[in-house]
Amino acid sequence: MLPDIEPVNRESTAAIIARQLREAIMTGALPPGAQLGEAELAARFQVSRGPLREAMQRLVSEGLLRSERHRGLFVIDLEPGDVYDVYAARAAIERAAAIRIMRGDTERAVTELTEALDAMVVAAGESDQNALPEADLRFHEALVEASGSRRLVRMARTLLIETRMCLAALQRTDPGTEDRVAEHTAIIEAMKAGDERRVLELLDAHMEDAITRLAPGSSLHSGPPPSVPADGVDIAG
Amino acid sequence: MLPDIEPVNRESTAAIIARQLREAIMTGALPPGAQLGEAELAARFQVSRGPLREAMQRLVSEGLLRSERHRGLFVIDLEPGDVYDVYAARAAIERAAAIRIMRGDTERAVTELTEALDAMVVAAGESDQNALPEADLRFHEALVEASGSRRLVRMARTLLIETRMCLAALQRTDPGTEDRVAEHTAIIEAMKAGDERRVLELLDAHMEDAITRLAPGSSLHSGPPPSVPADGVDIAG
DNA sequence: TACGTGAGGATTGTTGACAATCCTAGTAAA
DNA sequence: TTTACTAGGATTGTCAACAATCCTCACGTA
Repeated sequence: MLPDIEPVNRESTAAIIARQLREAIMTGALPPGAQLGEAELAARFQVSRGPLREAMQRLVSEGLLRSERHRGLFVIDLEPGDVYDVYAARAAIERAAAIRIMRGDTERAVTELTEALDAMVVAAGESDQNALPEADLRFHEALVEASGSRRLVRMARTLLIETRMCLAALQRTDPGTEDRVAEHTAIIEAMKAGDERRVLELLDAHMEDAITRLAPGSSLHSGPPPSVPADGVDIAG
Repeated sequence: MLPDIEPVNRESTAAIIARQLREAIMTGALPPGAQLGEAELAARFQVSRGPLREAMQRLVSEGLLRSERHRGLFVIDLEPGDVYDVYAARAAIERAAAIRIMRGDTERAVTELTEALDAMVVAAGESDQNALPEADLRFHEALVEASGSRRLVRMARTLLIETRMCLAALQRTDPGTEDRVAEHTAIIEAMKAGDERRVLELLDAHMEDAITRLAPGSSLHSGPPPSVPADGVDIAG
């Protein structure tokens, strides 16, 4: 009946623009280090620079943009330690989400995670090389959302964007398609069994696998990689 | 010699204002639910509404402010589940920080944490009722900072502000002064001993203690409290 | 060649004004 | 008494113009 009326409680212009900017960073349309020219972007969004600047300030506080006074706003560029940092933070957040799932509405979470897993299997069969990693991350997103924690969701959103930035910068060759599906499946199974300890073990191993695949030198278990105080290095290459 | 020149690389106006707004929320000068009138605040900061709005958008993306279109920006008000949510998220972040400390520069962390602990002992002797809880939170802040993770630090900063909001709303009677000092001491000792497992156990118990003290019904171990879908309830009482 | 200097243009930072929406009384009718 | 309606004022959303800073590049000098 009600054709979901739109202007009711419409979100702020800054929120809409911020979402699109995140999308652009995520997809690589705005690559690391890129400057966000205000005039050009404002024209593209068909707003004045005011609302655009408000939106950009949101991304600054999320750590996706870096601000240089009188110079402009830039997409952060990932330095060597950032891959480890992102994955370690994700491991913490997703662990907390898993704990809340096991101590909360586990059944509902299993349903939603199974859906995400199915989507992953479908994506594995598609020709689009990007479909599987994307479905993979959506599974992790679903995991955190199923926790029901507003704060975990907020933090995970940013971390997942940064994960996509890492993947793009490192040009993941993407081995082990089967592995990841299997690991996700095992996690869901352990949830069904109500075995919290095993869920956490599997999740930890899964995150460890992920960072090992991505940055062969790093490991969540052996600690952060030695800080390389080189100047102006990024992870591309 | 160089009297730390200031205008070099001065941070943006939005960043400065945002920090002061966080401070005001933290101290309760801007209590939960309060509206942030743009005209009044802009006059107080002696800037126009533009930079002020940019600063406020930062706090929106941090979850400290909530935006209602054409109505204004308000400090979030804490609902019953939020106390649990904040402490569960903090437990996750601080656990990750502890792990990184144990697998990184443990010695340096112990030094800094010992300083924070000493400050706590001093604060315990002061007449200011607020000194001890403040020193307590600074210890936890130091813990996360010692992890060296930019992302953990960013997330913890917001969570610690929300913790202060919870404390203020619940008017903590603040029992167990000795307990908390002892628990922090034990954590540092375990760090010195290089016993990661014990550090994590102690930290978990410490966070569990904290939430039990604050919201007797809640527990990090038994899961989130049942959601009370009442309308417009906050935790003050 | 290397380096300092100084227009000129382009970009960011800030402001005040205007448009759109919301809140509040006050009035009138059922 | 309650409800509906309507100015009027106050607040937020948006914009275009101005000020301040930065970048570029040509020019001149050692």
